[in-house]
Amino acid sequence: MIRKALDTIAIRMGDGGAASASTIARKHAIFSGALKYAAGLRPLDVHPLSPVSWVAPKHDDEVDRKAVVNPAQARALLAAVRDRTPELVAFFGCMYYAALRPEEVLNLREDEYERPKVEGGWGALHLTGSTVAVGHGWGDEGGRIERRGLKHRAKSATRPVPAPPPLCRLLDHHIAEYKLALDGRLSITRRGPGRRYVPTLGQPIPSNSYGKAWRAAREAALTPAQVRSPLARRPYDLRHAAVSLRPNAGVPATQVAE
DNA sequence: GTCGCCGTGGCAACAAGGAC
DNA sequence: GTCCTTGTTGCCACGGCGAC
Repeated sequence: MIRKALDTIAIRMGDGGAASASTIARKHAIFSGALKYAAGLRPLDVHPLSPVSWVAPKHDDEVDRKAVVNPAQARALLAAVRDRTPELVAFFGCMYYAALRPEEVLNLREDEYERPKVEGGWGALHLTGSTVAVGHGWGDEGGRIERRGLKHRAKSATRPVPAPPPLCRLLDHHIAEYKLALDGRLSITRRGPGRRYVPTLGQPIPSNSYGKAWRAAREAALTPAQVRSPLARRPYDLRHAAVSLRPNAGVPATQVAE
């Protein structure tokens, strides 16, 4: 039965095809954890997986180089976003210019943005947490959103991130142009029925909303061959581009990691 | 002390259907 | 038309542990 279960987690539920190595590994971990919990409660005498030989499939952890945009391509994509969904250009700009994760951009507040000391200079973002969509009933106060600390950091930890001049210009324009959430968050839904501005307490932009805007920008800014390629297929690839650009420009790897 | 493997925890993306 | 909700799949990163 255990072997049948292990075989089952190796296939996709949708089409019966082979699941990716990472998915198999993750499901195996969940399965193992559930059985360990059952063994701890004593319905099971031993952990049923322990006597079964199983080799995790190999998977690589490398970013696909073909997904990484160069600076000119990144600028073209941001310009395409600005033309279609101008309220989202600062959102994507934070990912490219400051290498933020989407959930960090969704949590970014105006008071966490340190403006440049001089005109055209560098500013800084002082990140304090992330905003994650966890599903209705599982979020804060029974909502669908949960506010968490920064990934892989203590709940109260903060992370300073340099904000280059192009990003500061995007943020300055965004703050001047759009209403913010009541707590000062910058990235909230702005389009209700009939494209009217909908004042809200500041619901974060759903992933499929900014995903749709990103696909439209790719169609506009890239060639048909590039659109079919992995190049900047996901917004998160902007973060890969940001982190790749810095070592190429001579910034030490340890500083980039920090 | 270093390195690689592995388990683990968590996030990102996307499609589809429904609500407004 | 836009956003919300849910389910599924893939990606990211850290830490423990053993081999060397």
